[in-house]
Amino acid sequence: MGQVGRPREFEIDEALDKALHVFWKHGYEATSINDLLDAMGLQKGSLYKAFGDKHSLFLQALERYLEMGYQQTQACIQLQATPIAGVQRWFESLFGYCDQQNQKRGCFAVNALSELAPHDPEVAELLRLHFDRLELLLAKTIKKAQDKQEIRQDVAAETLSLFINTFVSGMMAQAKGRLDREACQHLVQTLMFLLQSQTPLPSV
Amino acid sequence: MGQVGRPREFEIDEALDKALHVFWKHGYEATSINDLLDAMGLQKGSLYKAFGDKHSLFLQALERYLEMGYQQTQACIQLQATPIAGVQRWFESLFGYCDQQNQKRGCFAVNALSELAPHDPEVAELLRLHFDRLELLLAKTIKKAQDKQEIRQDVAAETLSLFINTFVSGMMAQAKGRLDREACQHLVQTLMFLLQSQTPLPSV
DNA sequence: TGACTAATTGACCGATTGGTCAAAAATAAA
DNA sequence: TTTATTTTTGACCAATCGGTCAATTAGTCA
Repeated sequence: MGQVGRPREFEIDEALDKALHVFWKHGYEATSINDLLDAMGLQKGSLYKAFGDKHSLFLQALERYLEMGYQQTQACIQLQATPIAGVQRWFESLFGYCDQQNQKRGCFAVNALSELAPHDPEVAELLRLHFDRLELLLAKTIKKAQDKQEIRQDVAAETLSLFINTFVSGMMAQAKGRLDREACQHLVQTLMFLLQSQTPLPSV
Repeated sequence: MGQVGRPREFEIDEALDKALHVFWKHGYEATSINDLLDAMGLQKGSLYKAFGDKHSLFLQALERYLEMGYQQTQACIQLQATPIAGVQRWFESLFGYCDQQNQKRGCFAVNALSELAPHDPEVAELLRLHFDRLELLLAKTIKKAQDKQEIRQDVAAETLSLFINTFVSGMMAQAKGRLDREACQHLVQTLMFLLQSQTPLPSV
Protein backbone atom coordinates (compact mmCIF):
# COMPACT_ATOMS: atom_id res chain seq x y z
CA MET A 1 0.00 0.00 0.00
CA GLY A 2 1.76 3.12 -1.23
CA GLN A 3 0.90 6.64 -0.17
CA VAL A 4 -2.36 8.09 -1.36
CA GLY A 5 -2.68 11.49 -3.00
CA ARG A 6 -0.10 13.74 -4.57
CA PRO A 7 3.37 13.01 -3.20
CA ARG A 8 5.30 15.71 -1.33
CA GLU A 9 7.98 17.25 -3.52
CA PHE A 10 10.49 17.99 -0.76
CA GLU A 11 12.05 16.25 2.22
CA ILE A 12 10.69 17.38 5.57
CA ASP A 13 14.07 17.22 7.29
CA GLU A 14 15.90 19.03 4.52
CA ALA A 15 13.36 21.84 4.56
CA LEU A 16 13.55 21.92 8.36
CA ASP A 17 17.32 22.26 8.18
CA LYS A 18 17.01 25.21 5.82
CA ALA A 19 14.47 26.87 8.11
CA LEU A 20 16.75 26.22 11.07
CA HIS A 21 19.63 28.04 9.44
CA VAL A 22 17.49 31.09 8.68
CA PHE A 23 16.19 31.25 12.25
CA TRP A 24 19.72 30.66 13.52
CA LYS A 25 21.16 33.52 11.52
CA HIS A 26 18.46 36.13 12.08
CA GLY A 27 16.53 35.04 15.14
CA TYR A 28 12.79 34.42 15.38
CA GLU A 29 11.30 37.90 15.10
CA ALA A 30 13.64 39.14 12.39
CA THR A 31 12.80 36.15 10.18
CA SER A 32 9.77 36.62 7.95
CA ILE A 33 7.68 33.93 6.35
CA ASN A 34 9.02 35.08 2.98
CA ASP A 35 12.61 34.62 4.18
CA LEU A 36 11.69 31.06 5.10
CA LEU A 37 9.91 30.40 1.79
CA ASP A 38 12.94 31.63 -0.16
CA ALA A 39 15.37 29.52 1.83
CA MET A 40 13.20 26.42 1.85
CA GLY A 41 12.14 26.71 -1.78
CA LEU A 42 8.46 26.33 -0.93
CA GLN A 43 5.22 28.13 -1.60
CA LYS A 44 3.23 29.53 1.26
CA GLY A 45 0.55 26.90 1.29
CA SER A 46 3.06 24.05 1.28
CA LEU A 47 4.87 25.46 4.28
CA TYR A 48 1.71 25.94 6.31
CA LYS A 49 0.42 22.50 5.38
CA ALA A 50 3.65 20.74 6.30
CA PHE A 51 4.73 22.66 9.38
CA GLY A 52 1.81 24.69 10.68
CA ASP A 53 2.46 28.32 11.50
CA LYS A 54 5.72 30.18 12.01
CA HIS A 55 5.96 29.40 15.70
CA SER A 56 5.33 25.73 15.19
CA LEU A 57 8.00 25.63 12.50
CA PHE A 58 10.43 27.29 14.86
CA LEU A 59 9.73 24.73 17.57
CA GLN A 60 10.35 21.89 15.12
CA ALA A 61 13.60 23.45 13.93
CA LEU A 62 14.70 23.97 17.52
CA GLU A 63 13.86 20.40 18.47
CA ARG A 64 15.90 19.15 15.56
CA TYR A 65 18.86 21.33 16.52
CA LEU A 66 18.74 20.22 20.14
CA GLU A 67 18.50 16.56 19.26
CA MET A 68 21.42 16.74 16.83
CA GLY A 69 23.46 18.75 19.29
CA TYR A 70 22.88 16.28 22.08
CA GLN A 71 23.82 13.34 19.90
CA GLN A 72 26.97 15.11 18.79
CA THR A 73 27.89 15.81 22.38
CA GLN A 74 27.34 12.18 23.28
CA ALA A 75 29.54 11.13 20.38
CA CYS A 76 32.31 13.52 21.40
CA ILE A 77 32.32 12.29 24.96
CA GLN A 78 31.92 8.59 24.38
CA LEU A 79 34.31 8.09 21.49
CA GLN A 80 37.33 9.32 23.42
CA ALA A 81 39.69 7.16 25.42
CA THR A 82 39.21 8.98 28.74
CA PRO A 83 36.41 11.08 30.27
CA ILE A 84 38.52 14.22 30.31
CA ALA A 85 39.47 13.72 26.67
CA GLY A 86 35.79 13.43 25.87
CA VAL A 87 35.02 16.73 27.58
CA GLN A 88 37.95 18.33 25.82
CA ARG A 89 36.71 17.00 22.49
CA TRP A 90 33.27 18.46 23.18
CA PHE A 91 34.78 21.86 23.89
CA GLU A 92 36.64 21.70 20.60
CA SER A 93 33.44 20.90 18.74
CA LEU A 94 32.10 24.24 19.96
CA PHE A 95 34.79 26.30 18.28
CA GLY A 96 32.94 26.06 14.99
CA TYR A 97 30.26 28.29 16.50
CA CYS A 98 32.85 30.91 17.45
CA ASP A 99 34.39 31.21 14.04
CA GLN A 100 34.31 34.57 12.29
CA GLN A 101 33.82 32.76 8.99
CA ASN A 102 30.75 31.24 10.53
CA GLN A 103 28.92 34.56 10.59
CA LYS A 104 28.98 34.80 14.38
CA ARG A 105 25.77 32.85 14.65
CA GLY A 106 26.60 31.48 18.11
CA CYS A 107 24.65 28.57 19.56
CA PHE A 108 21.06 28.39 18.40
CA ALA A 109 19.91 27.12 21.80
CA VAL A 110 21.49 30.04 23.65
CA ASN A 111 20.09 32.45 21.05
CA ALA A 112 16.60 31.04 21.53
CA LEU A 113 17.02 31.15 25.29
CA SER A 114 17.89 34.81 25.14
CA GLU A 115 15.31 35.91 22.61
CA LEU A 116 12.30 33.77 23.45
CA ALA A 117 12.51 31.83 26.72
CA PRO A 118 11.12 34.58 28.97
CA HIS A 119 7.93 34.95 26.91
CA ASP A 120 7.55 31.58 25.20
CA PRO A 121 6.71 28.67 27.53
CA GLU A 122 7.12 26.05 24.82
CA VAL A 123 10.59 27.22 23.84
CA ALA A 124 11.51 27.55 27.51
CA GLU A 125 10.43 24.00 28.22
CA LEU A 126 12.35 22.52 25.27
CA LEU A 127 15.48 24.33 26.39
CA ARG A 128 15.03 23.37 30.02
CA LEU A 129 14.81 19.69 29.09
CA HIS A 130 17.79 19.98 26.78
CA PHE A 131 20.12 21.73 29.17
CA ASP A 132 19.06 19.40 31.97
CA ARG A 133 19.99 16.30 30.00
CA LEU A 134 23.18 17.93 28.81
CA GLU A 135 24.22 18.70 32.36
CA LEU A 136 23.30 15.20 33.45
CA LEU A 137 25.51 13.68 30.77
CA LEU A 138 28.28 16.09 31.67
CA ALA A 139 27.98 15.38 35.38
CA LYS A 140 28.26 11.65 34.80
CA THR A 141 31.35 12.16 32.69
CA ILE A 142 32.92 14.45 35.25
CA LYS A 143 32.27 11.94 37.98
CA LYS A 144 34.18 9.34 36.00
CA ALA A 145 36.98 11.83 35.45
CA GLN A 146 37.09 12.57 39.16
CA ASP A 147 37.37 8.87 39.93
CA LYS A 148 40.34 8.73 37.59
CA GLN A 149 41.73 11.89 39.20
CA GLU A 150 41.61 13.73 35.87
CA ILE A 151 39.49 16.50 37.37
CA ARG A 152 39.54 18.15 40.80
CA GLN A 153 37.51 16.30 43.42
CA ASP A 154 36.92 19.18 45.81
CA VAL A 155 33.82 20.36 43.93
CA ALA A 156 30.79 18.14 43.29
CA ALA A 157 30.43 16.83 39.74
CA GLU A 158 26.91 18.27 39.42
CA THR A 159 28.20 21.66 40.49
CA LEU A 160 31.03 21.57 37.97
CA SER A 161 28.61 20.45 35.26
CA LEU A 162 26.30 23.41 35.82
CA PHE A 163 29.30 25.68 36.04
CA ILE A 164 30.71 24.46 32.74
CA ASN A 165 27.38 24.68 30.94
CA THR A 166 26.90 28.23 32.18
CA PHE A 167 30.40 29.17 31.11
CA VAL A 168 29.95 27.66 27.66
CA SER A 169 26.67 29.58 27.27
CA GLY A 170 28.55 32.77 28.00
CA MET A 171 31.23 31.89 25.51
CA MET A 172 28.60 31.30 22.83
CA ALA A 173 26.92 34.62 23.65
CA GLN A 174 30.19 36.54 23.57
CA ALA A 175 31.15 34.79 20.34
CA LYS A 176 28.27 36.63 18.67
CA GLY A 177 30.19 39.85 18.83
CA ARG A 178 33.49 39.92 20.61
CA LEU A 179 35.26 36.60 20.72
CA ASP A 180 36.90 34.93 17.75
CA ARG A 181 37.93 31.31 17.58
CA GLU A 182 41.33 31.96 19.09
CA ALA A 183 39.90 33.77 22.11
CA CYS A 184 37.48 30.90 22.68
CA GLN A 185 40.32 28.41 22.54
CA HIS A 186 42.21 30.39 25.15
CA LEU A 187 39.11 30.54 27.35
CA VAL A 188 38.62 26.80 27.17
CA GLN A 189 42.28 26.33 28.01
CA THR A 190 41.75 28.44 31.13
CA LEU A 191 38.62 26.51 32.02
CA MET A 192 40.45 23.19 31.72
CA PHE A 193 43.23 24.51 33.93
CA LEU A 194 40.79 25.61 36.62
CA LEU A 195 39.04 22.25 36.47
CA GLN A 196 42.26 20.33 36.88
CA SER A 197 44.06 22.34 39.53
CA GLN A 198 43.06 21.55 43.06
CA THR A 199 43.51 22.95 46.50
CA PRO A 200 45.81 20.56 48.33
CA LEU A 201 44.40 18.80 51.32
CA PRO A 202 45.95 20.15 54.51
CA SER A 203 48.93 17.90 55.18
CA VAL A 204 48.80 16.69 58.76
CA MET B 1 18.80 84.03 27.13
CA GLY B 2 16.17 81.39 27.71
CA GLN B 3 15.30 78.66 25.24
CA VAL B 4 13.52 79.69 22.08
CA GLY B 5 10.38 77.98 20.82
CA ARG B 6 7.88 75.70 22.46
CA PRO B 7 9.42 73.88 25.40
CA ARG B 8 9.65 70.10 25.42
CA GLU B 9 7.01 68.55 27.66
CA PHE B 10 9.03 65.53 28.81
CA GLU B 11 12.48 64.72 30.15
CA ILE B 12 14.77 63.09 27.61
CA ASP B 13 16.37 60.77 30.14
CA GLU B 14 13.07 59.72 31.68
CA ALA B 15 11.65 58.86 28.28
CA LEU B 16 14.87 57.06 27.41
CA ASP B 17 14.60 54.98 30.57
CA LYS B 18 11.07 53.96 29.66
CA ALA B 19 12.17 52.99 26.16
CA LEU B 20 15.08 51.04 27.61
CA HIS B 21 12.79 48.93 29.75
CA VAL B 22 10.55 48.08 26.81
CA PHE B 23 13.54 47.05 24.67
CA TRP B 24 14.96 45.16 27.64
CA LYS B 25 11.79 43.18 28.17
CA HIS B 26 10.93 42.34 24.57
CA GLY B 27 14.10 42.81 22.56
CA TYR B 28 14.59 45.05 19.54
CA GLU B 29 12.56 43.34 16.83
CA ALA B 30 9.62 42.41 19.03
CA THR B 31 9.23 46.02 20.19
CA SER B 32 7.02 48.16 17.95
CA ILE B 33 6.98 51.93 17.73
CA ASN B 34 3.52 51.84 19.25
CA ASP B 35 4.82 49.86 22.23
CA LEU B 36 7.40 52.58 22.74
CA LEU B 37 4.89 55.40 22.35
CA ASP B 38 2.61 53.82 24.95
CA ALA B 39 5.41 53.32 27.43
CA MET B 40 7.00 56.70 26.88
CA GLY B 41 3.71 58.60 26.79
CA LEU B 42 4.61 60.37 23.56
CA GLN B 43 3.08 60.94 20.16
CA LYS B 44 4.82 59.65 17.10
CA GLY B 45 6.16 62.96 15.89
CA SER B 46 7.63 63.83 19.26
CA LEU B 47 9.51 60.56 19.46
CA TYR B 48 10.96 60.87 15.98
CA LYS B 49 11.91 64.51 16.57
CA ALA B 50 13.64 63.81 19.87
CA PHE B 51 15.32 60.48 19.19
CA GLY B 52 15.38 59.87 15.46
CA ASP B 53 14.22 56.47 14.24
CA LYS B 54 13.75 53.23 16.15
CA HIS B 55 17.33 52.10 15.69
CA SER B 56 18.75 55.38 16.88
CA LEU B 57 16.51 55.29 19.94
CA PHE B 58 17.73 51.80 20.71
CA LEU B 59 21.34 52.90 20.48
CA GLN B 60 20.70 55.77 22.89
CA ALA B 61 18.90 53.47 25.33
CA LEU B 62 21.75 50.97 25.11
CA GLU B 63 24.37 53.65 25.68
CA ARG B 64 22.51 54.82 28.75
CA TYR B 65 22.27 51.29 30.10
CA LEU B 66 25.95 50.60 29.53
CA GLU B 67 27.05 53.83 31.14
CA MET B 68 24.90 53.28 34.21
CA GLY B 69 26.02 49.67 34.45
CA TYR B 70 29.66 50.61 34.29
CA GLN B 71 29.29 53.27 36.95
CA GLN B 72 27.48 50.84 39.19
CA THR B 73 30.24 48.30 38.73
CA GLN B 74 32.85 50.89 39.59
CA ALA B 75 30.90 51.81 42.71
CA CYS B 76 30.60 48.18 43.79
CA ILE B 77 34.28 47.56 43.40
CA GLN B 78 35.66 50.77 44.79
CA LEU B 79 33.47 51.17 47.85
CA GLN B 80 34.55 47.90 49.40
CA ALA B 81 37.38 47.44 51.84
CA THR B 82 39.33 44.90 49.76
CA PRO B 83 39.55 44.09 46.03
CA ILE B 84 38.00 40.67 46.48
CA ALA B 85 35.12 42.12 48.49
CA GLY B 86 34.55 44.56 45.63
CA VAL B 87 34.34 41.74 43.10
CA GLN B 88 32.05 39.81 45.39
CA ARG B 89 29.84 42.88 45.80
CA TRP B 90 29.66 43.25 42.01
CA PHE B 91 28.55 39.62 41.65
CA GLU B 92 25.82 40.22 44.21
CA SER B 93 24.59 43.24 42.29
CA LEU B 94 23.92 40.90 39.36
CA PHE B 95 21.46 38.70 41.23
CA GLY B 96 18.72 41.26 40.62
CA TYR B 97 18.87 40.29 36.95
CA CYS B 98 18.37 36.62 37.80
CA ASP B 99 15.30 37.09 39.90
CA GLN B 100 12.07 35.43 38.83
CA GLN B 101 10.16 38.47 40.08
CA ASN B 102 12.24 40.45 37.66
CA GLN B 103 10.58 38.87 34.66
CA LYS B 104 13.71 37.01 33.58
CA ARG B 105 14.91 39.97 31.60
CA GLY B 106 18.59 39.08 31.98
CA CYS B 107 21.30 41.63 31.17
CA PHE B 108 20.33 44.08 28.46
CA ALA B 109 23.90 44.14 27.12
CA VAL B 110 24.03 40.36 26.74
CA ASN B 111 20.55 40.40 25.19
CA ALA B 112 21.65 43.00 22.65
CA LEU B 113 24.84 41.08 21.97
CA SER B 114 22.86 37.97 21.18
CA GLU B 115 20.08 39.55 19.15
CA LEU B 116 21.86 42.31 17.25
CA ALA B 117 25.66 42.23 17.40
CA PRO B 118 26.19 39.91 14.41
CA HIS B 119 24.21 42.14 12.05
CA ASP B 120 24.43 45.57 13.63
CA PRO B 121 27.90 47.16 13.56
CA GLU B 122 26.91 50.10 15.76
CA VAL B 123 25.51 47.89 18.49
CA ALA B 124 28.50 45.59 18.17
CA GLU B 125 30.92 48.48 18.59
CA LEU B 126 29.14 49.90 21.66
CA LEU B 127 29.22 46.48 23.28
CA ARG B 128 32.83 45.85 22.38
CA LEU B 129 33.90 49.11 23.99
CA HIS B 130 31.78 48.39 27.06
CA PHE B 131 32.99 44.87 27.68
CA ASP B 132 36.55 45.95 27.02
CA ARG B 133 36.47 48.64 29.68
CA LEU B 134 34.64 46.32 32.05
CA GLU B 135 37.32 43.69 31.67
CA LEU B 136 40.02 46.30 32.11
CA LEU B 137 38.51 47.47 35.38
CA LEU B 138 38.09 43.87 36.49
CA ALA B 139 41.66 42.96 35.54
CA LYS B 140 43.06 45.85 37.57
CA THR B 141 41.00 44.80 40.57
CA ILE B 142 42.05 41.20 40.23
CA LYS B 143 45.67 42.21 40.02
CA LYS B 144 45.32 44.03 43.33
CA ALA B 145 43.61 41.00 44.80
CA GLN B 146 46.43 38.79 43.59
CA ASP B 147 48.99 41.07 45.23
CA LYS B 148 47.09 40.67 48.47
CA GLN B 149 46.88 36.92 47.88
CA GLU B 150 43.08 37.06 47.88
CA ILE B 151 42.95 35.41 44.45
CA ARG B 152 45.04 32.69 42.86
CA GLN B 153 48.21 33.96 41.21
CA ASP B 154 48.82 31.08 38.81
CA VAL B 155 46.57 32.59 36.13
CA ALA B 156 47.11 36.05 34.64
CA ALA B 157 44.71 38.74 35.87
CA GLU B 158 43.64 39.59 32.29
CA THR B 159 42.87 35.95 31.65
CA LEU B 160 40.78 35.67 34.80
CA SER B 161 39.00 38.89 33.92
CA LEU B 162 37.94 37.63 30.50
CA PHE B 163 37.00 34.31 32.06
CA ILE B 164 34.81 35.94 34.68
CA ASN B 165 33.11 38.24 32.19
CA THR B 166 32.37 35.28 29.92
CA PHE B 167 31.02 33.27 32.81
CA VAL B 168 28.80 36.12 33.99
CA SER B 169 27.45 36.52 30.44
CA GLY B 170 26.47 32.88 30.49
CA MET B 171 24.81 33.24 33.86
CA MET B 172 22.79 36.17 32.54
CA ALA B 173 21.78 34.20 29.45
CA GLN B 174 20.76 31.14 31.45
CA ALA B 175 18.87 33.35 33.90
CA LYS B 176 16.47 34.16 31.07
CA GLY B 177 15.02 30.70 31.25
CA ARG B 178 16.55 28.22 33.60
CA LEU B 179 18.33 29.75 36.55
CA ASP B 180 16.66 31.44 39.48
CA ARG B 181 18.36 33.70 41.99
CA GLU B 182 19.37 30.82 44.22
CA ALA B 183 21.04 28.91 41.41
CA CYS B 184 22.96 32.04 40.42
CA GLN B 185 24.13 32.51 43.97
CA HIS B 186 25.40 28.96 44.05
CA LEU B 187 27.18 29.45 40.73
CA VAL B 188 28.91 32.59 41.98
CA GLN B 189 29.93 30.72 45.11
CA THR B 190 31.53 28.07 42.91
CA LEU B 191 33.25 30.71 40.81
CA MET B 192 34.69 32.38 43.89
CA PHE B 193 35.96 29.04 45.14
CA LEU B 194 37.68 28.28 41.83
CA LEU B 195 39.24 31.75 41.82
CA GLN B 196 40.62 31.36 45.29
CA SER B 197 41.91 27.82 45.25
CA GLN B 198 45.36 27.41 43.79
CA THR B 199 47.62 24.66 42.60
CA PRO B 200 50.46 24.43 45.05
CA LEU B 201 53.92 25.18 43.74
CA PRO B 202 55.92 22.00 43.46
CA SER B 203 57.72 21.66 46.79
CA VAL B 204 61.38 20.99 46.17
C1' DT C 1 -10.46 5.23 -17.24
C1' DG C 2 -12.42 7.47 -13.33
C1' DA C 3 -12.58 8.15 -8.44
C1' DC C 4 -10.21 9.46 -4.52
C1' DT C 5 -6.69 11.77 -1.91
C1' DA C 6 -3.20 14.87 -0.77
C1' DA C 7 0.24 18.57 -2.18
C1' DT C 8 1.08 22.78 -4.86
C1' DT C 9 0.11 27.23 -6.36
C1' DG C 10 -0.54 32.08 -5.86
C1' DA C 11 -4.09 35.40 -5.31
C1' DC C 12 -5.93 37.51 -1.52
C1' DC C 13 -6.89 39.13 3.38
C1' DG C 14 -6.96 42.45 7.36
C1' DA C 15 -3.69 44.08 10.57
C1' DT C 16 0.42 46.06 11.64
C1' DT C 17 4.91 47.78 10.48
C1' DG C 18 8.26 51.95 10.63
C1' DG C 19 8.10 56.46 9.13
C1' DT C 20 6.47 61.34 7.25
C1' DC C 21 4.40 65.76 7.39
C1' DA C 22 1.38 69.81 7.49
C1' DA C 23 -1.20 72.17 10.78
C1' DA C 24 -1.81 73.71 15.47
C1' DA C 25 0.06 75.16 19.82
C1' DA C 26 3.32 77.08 23.13
C1' DT C 27 7.00 79.61 24.36
C1' DA C 28 10.78 83.76 24.03
C1' DA C 29 12.25 87.88 21.87
C1' DA C 30 11.25 92.25 19.59
C1' DT D 1 0.97 92.33 19.72
C1' DT D 2 3.70 90.51 16.33
C1' DT D 3 7.41 87.53 14.87
C1' DA D 4 10.46 83.70 15.18
C1' DT D 5 11.30 79.21 16.80
C1' DT D 6 10.35 74.83 18.47
C1' DT D 7 7.27 71.01 19.92
C1' DT D 8 3.01 68.52 19.66
C1' DT D 9 -0.58 66.31 17.34
C1' DG D 10 -2.65 62.80 14.59
C1' DA D 11 -3.90 61.85 9.95
C1' DC D 12 -1.72 59.52 6.47
C1' DC D 13 1.52 56.48 3.73
C1' DA D 14 3.49 52.44 1.18
C1' DA D 15 5.34 48.19 2.49
C1' DT D 16 5.29 44.21 4.86
C1' DC D 17 3.48 41.13 8.27
C1' DG D 18 1.50 36.25 9.28
C1' DG D 19 -2.01 33.58 7.57
C1' DT D 20 -6.08 31.55 4.56
C1' DC D 21 -8.16 29.23 0.77
C1' DA D 22 -10.18 27.78 -3.65
C1' DA D 23 -8.46 26.00 -7.81
C1' DT D 24 -5.15 23.09 -9.87
C1' DT D 25 -2.03 19.25 -10.16
C1' DA D 26 -0.05 14.70 -9.38
C1' DG D 27 -0.13 10.75 -7.68
C1' DT D 28 -2.62 5.63 -6.03
C1' DC D 29 -6.19 2.47 -6.23
C1' DA D 30 -10.28 0.04 -8.05
